[in-house]
Parts: sequence; C-alpha cells; structure tokens
Amino acid sequence: MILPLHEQLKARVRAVLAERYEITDPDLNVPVETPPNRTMGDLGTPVAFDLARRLRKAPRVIAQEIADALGPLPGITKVEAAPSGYLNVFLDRPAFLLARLGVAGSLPAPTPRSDKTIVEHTAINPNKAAHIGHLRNSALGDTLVRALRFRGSPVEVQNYIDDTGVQVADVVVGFREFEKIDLAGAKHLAATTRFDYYCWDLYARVTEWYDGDKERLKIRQATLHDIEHGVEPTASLAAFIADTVVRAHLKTMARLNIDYQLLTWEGDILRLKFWARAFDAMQATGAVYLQNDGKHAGCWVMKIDDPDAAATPEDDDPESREKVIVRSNGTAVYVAKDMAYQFWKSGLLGHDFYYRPFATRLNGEPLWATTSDPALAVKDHPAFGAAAATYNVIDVRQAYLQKLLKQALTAIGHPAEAERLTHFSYEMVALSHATAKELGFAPAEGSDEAKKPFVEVSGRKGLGVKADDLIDRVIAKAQSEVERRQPDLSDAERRRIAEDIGVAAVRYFLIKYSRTKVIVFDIDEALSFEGESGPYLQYAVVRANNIFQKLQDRLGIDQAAMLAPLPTMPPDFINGSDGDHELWALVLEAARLDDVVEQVVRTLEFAVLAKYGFALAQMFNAFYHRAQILNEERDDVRRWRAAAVAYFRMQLTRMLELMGVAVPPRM
RNA sequence: GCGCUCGUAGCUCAACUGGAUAGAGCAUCGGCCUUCGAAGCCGGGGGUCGCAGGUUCGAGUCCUGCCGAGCGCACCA
Repeated sequence: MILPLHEQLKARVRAVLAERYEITDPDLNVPVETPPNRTMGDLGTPVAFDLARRLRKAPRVIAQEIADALGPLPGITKVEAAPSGYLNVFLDRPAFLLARLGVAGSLPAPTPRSDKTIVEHTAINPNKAAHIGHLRNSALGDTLVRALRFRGSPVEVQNYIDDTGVQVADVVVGFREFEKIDLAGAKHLAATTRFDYYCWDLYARVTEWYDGDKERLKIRQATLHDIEHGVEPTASLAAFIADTVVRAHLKTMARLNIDYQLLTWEGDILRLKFWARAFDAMQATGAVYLQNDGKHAGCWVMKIDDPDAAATPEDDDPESREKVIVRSNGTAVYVAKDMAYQFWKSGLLGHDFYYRPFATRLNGEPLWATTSDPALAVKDHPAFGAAAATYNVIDVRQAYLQKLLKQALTAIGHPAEAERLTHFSYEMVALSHATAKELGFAPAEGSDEAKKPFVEVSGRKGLGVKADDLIDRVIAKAQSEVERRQPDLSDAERRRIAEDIGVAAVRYFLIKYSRTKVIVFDIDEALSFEGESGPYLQYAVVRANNIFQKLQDRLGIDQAAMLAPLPTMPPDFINGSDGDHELWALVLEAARLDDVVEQVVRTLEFAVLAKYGFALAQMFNAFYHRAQILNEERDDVRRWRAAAVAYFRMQLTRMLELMGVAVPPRM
C-alpha cells in the first residue's frame, strides 16, 4: 500500500512550490511515478519539467532546489535530483515493510467513502444459455464491483432482466409453434433437461424460421404484445422461461464467483408504470416535446444536442437532431424504459419497486428481485436504488443509447447525476476462424463472413461458445494436470483444486485484454495455463505459501515467529548494501496494489490489474529461484527474505480476490 | 455519409493522467530438476511503433490529413 506516501509527497512538493516559487495553481499536477529501477529511487516525479519554461531554469536545477527545500519526511530517507531532471525519493525500507506486515509501526487508516454506487452488469436476455460474450461483461462487472469495494465504496450490484423483450417472445413462439409445448410441458422439460441449452437451440431455429417467411414475424408481434399485457397463457409461459433461464445464468456465474444483490425485472418497470413517471418528468422539464411536423409528426421526441450522435444517415435534416421517445401510436420505444430505470437508479423517479427474495447469494445472504405484485412483496428488505453514482456495464454497441440516457438526465435538470453516470463500455468477443471451424461454424469459402478477420458470436444463430461448456473444458484440462501432479490427493480435493484453477484461467483471460479491443477467442489460448495466465499467478502464491508450510513442518516456526525479530536485526540485506535490490524491488512492487486499483477504477482498464498481477508473480518467481529461505544459513538474510515473501503472498492473494480467484492449497 | 474504436516483434498483446533504455506471453534457438514444486527459471535471435506532416525540452501516447480493419447511427429490442 503505497498511496498514502504518494499523497504525502505530493502535498510536501506543493508546499515547497508555494513557499519557494509562489506557485499555487490548484490544478497543478504533481505526478508520482515509479522510477525504472531501484538504484534510481523508489518514487519519482517529473514536476520540474513542467516548471522549466515558467521559471526559466533547467529541470535539473529546479529538481535540486526542490530537493534541498523538502526537508525531512517520515518514511523517506533521501531525496535526489537526477541528472535527467527527475526528482527521486528513497524510502525507509525496513520501516516500510515491517509496518505493512504489522510487525512494527503502523499505517494510517484508510478514509472511508460513503457515496453509494450502483453497478449493473450481466443483463443477459433470459431466453438461452450464456456464452463467452456475456462472460466478458460479467467478469469485467464483477471485478469493477470488487475494485470499488477494495477502495471502500459501498456498492450495490444489479443484474437487469429483460423478461418482456422479443428474445423471450421468440422462444415462446418456438415452444408453441414447433414443439407444441405448454406451461406444464415446459416445467417437465426444465426438470429433465438442460433447459438453457434447449432454449439455445430452439431460439436459433425460430430465427431461421422467421427468415423463411416474413409473415411469421406477425406471430412474434402478437406474442410480444401478450407478454407485455399479461395475456394468458402466453404470459405465464414466458415468465416461466425467463425465471428458469435466469436461474441457470445465476448458476453459471456462481461457478466463476460472480453474484448480485438485486435482479431488476423489466416486466416490473412496465407494470409499475415507471415510464409514465419518467415521461411526466420529461414533459414537465421540456426534455421531450410533441413534434407536429415532418417525419416525426405525432411523436414525442428528445433533442439530440450532441452532433456526434446523429440519429439518421441523412445529415443536416432537422429530424436527425431528434430522437423519437414515444411513437405516434402512443407506445414508448425501448430506450424509454432504460430512462425510467436510470432515473430510479439515480434516485430521481420518486417511485419504487416491491421486493421479494429470489435466491441465495454466494455469501449466504438473500438475493433480492424486484416485483410488481404486492402479494409477493416482503417489507423488510435493504434499500435499493437512489445511488450517487452509476456504472452501466454494457458493450460498445450500446454506446449511442447510453449517451441518450445521460442526455435525458441532463435534460430533466440533473447534469450532476448525468456526470456520475458511467457507461463502462467494452468491445465484443468474436471467434477465431480456427475455433469457429472446430465448433462446426466455418463460414462458406469466399463468403463475406470468411473474409472477415474473425467470426462474430451470435445468439440468434446459435453461433458461439456456451459459458458452461468453456468452463467445463477448462476445468477438465486443469483436472488432468492436477491428477498428474497430485496423485496422493483424493478425487474430491483434486476436483476442488481444478475448479479454482479453471476459474483463474477463464477470468484472467477475460480481463487481460484492453476493453477497447475485440477479443478474438481462441480455445487453445484460453486453455493455456502457461505464461501470462491466471494459473501462473496462483502458482506463484502456492509456492510462496509452501515455503511457510515447510517452515512450519520442518522447524515448527510460523510466519509471526519468523518475522518478530526483524525490527532489531541489521537492515543491510533489505537495504541492498551489497548492490542487490531484488528483494526490495519485490516488496515495493507488491505495495503498488492500491495505486493500481486506483488507476483501474479511474480508467476502467482492468487489463492493467491483470498485467500488474502477472508482473508481480514474475518478479516473485525470479526471486524464488535465486533466493533460498529454508536453506539460507544467515539468519538476517533468511528473515528479510521471508518478510518479503510474506508481503508478496498477502498482496497477490488480495489481487486475485479482486478478480474473484481463490488460491488452491496445492496445484 | 457522419461518429466511435483499433493498427506496436512471425502470432496475441503491454507501455502507468506526454517522460528515463518500447516490454511481456506464445512460437523459435540454447541452457537449468540430488537445493523451498520445471504450471517454473536463465539466456539468444526477432521492431521504419500503419503512412505523412505538426505541437513540445521530450511523442508509441496529443493535433491534422491519408491508408486499412471493426462497430454504431430506426416510430427494432
């Protein structure tokens, strides 16, 4: 944990700039970085470069003047102006490490944050099994939740369930038209088959069927109408399908240690007339108005004030500057429901759901769901909604709609809330041609599809890798590796370990790419446990844990006993008096976790977290090979090394928790 | 047509809000299991950072133009 030191250094440098140069701009940045290596320093700032022109002095000279004026700082032993112009500082290494291990000294308590934050992620249409594209959303969303909590923010995780959309309607059509299955039949099916897999295939067949004769789309429209208006028996069948598939999704996500606090159902938003409330607010503030002329005559429209978001291909016509919100027949478009939902999230709707317990969370607490039925409502529930900040985790293809949401908030007079709404956007997952071929989805030679750099995943076509299939394959691979290496363990133990490894492999794979990059999914790459992979990180911690296990087994010494004498031992070894700073480098890198989490939350770039964990594990592995502990005879050296390893394993374990990954006892 | 994103080693990707010598994994070549676990470590080869200008003490990073790829732009959801 290094951020408190950053803050202290920044504050002191600012004070010096004010005293010595009378520079007090509040927005003057004092960036704190980590120099390339430990002989140059532990923290550094290029602040002198910014001031060079202003002060008409060389950066080197300015850095030196600041260094001279800084005075003594707690935890810092030396400040140095590098020839390059950087201002570098050196930390009190023994004090730094021992405080973080709780052996000696103390750390400042972190300042708690109080602003409630809602994170919405997953939101899979409840009409088929989850696939790898959905998994990217959930992995990013869940890691965001964990990162926010790590830094002390209270978070509410929601999963939006579109139970009244066309996708569910399509599967209902399949049940009726192809299978002649009613509600009782569907219940029987759910009890005897993989229901979400069954729906996966059925959905693809329905899509194909529509393509055969466009007249059939009328059946979809009628079905959708019946679902929205609660017309039986369609409504009950649709509700059963959605409920069953949602429960399957929850199971799939639970395998990856992903869960939620609240499921918000679109049907409840409809039945509780959230849109009517939102519409009132939008009319009252002039956010929407009735268009009398042109092609949007008779529609309620919202002005699009961002020229980036032109609504139609024809530019320069006035209609392209407005978005239809309510059609001329009086029905609201899709995004209208999202607006109502967003108003509720931001605490601006003045109306609430009823709530019912739906399932049990991973931690044993109830998972709540919204309901519109007072008979099902449970009074004693946590307060939901009305957050100070919102993150909507949803892929980049929805960027336009998310922009409209933000604009709607501004339009009803709440620019601050709009500012605190973040579209966490990420690119989609596609299949490599090799993997698509392996799955039997090779596009026809010479077709447009075949010329593309990748094959697009499509739930509509049933083209994709199902999440559970992927997880099964990864775990099976891990299982065979564990069986080879751990013959003395029981089957159950090996299974547990294989599951931990599988989760690590899948989750690491899903966050290691920048969110702006399309993941071209390749099955062999996802199944790799070598090099930059989740299991590599786990393996490093397992080895570190083993050292302490062996200390206990062979010598009867636990970690506390090993580290207790360090405050009175010579610090030469951690100080690198012999010119070797490898041990200290490992400690300092391990301490950067809070800095990395801060950066990750600021930029929503979780690849940075993944890379950090990997680099840290790499440093440890190198150290591990060079520096023995059990066989080291010099007592001080042995204990300093043990301290470094103790801190490393603590920090990398925490990093793995941030991506929902556990460390197995062996692997 | 307009907008957003991407283009870095043979392949897949990094490069912290413009900073110190552009780094990893895979692949390839060569070493290391009688020392805390080889899912590992050490080393070699491999780069006009798409192209051309510009801003800056400093550009892979910012600006402009061009080339190539992907996505989005409905009274669909």
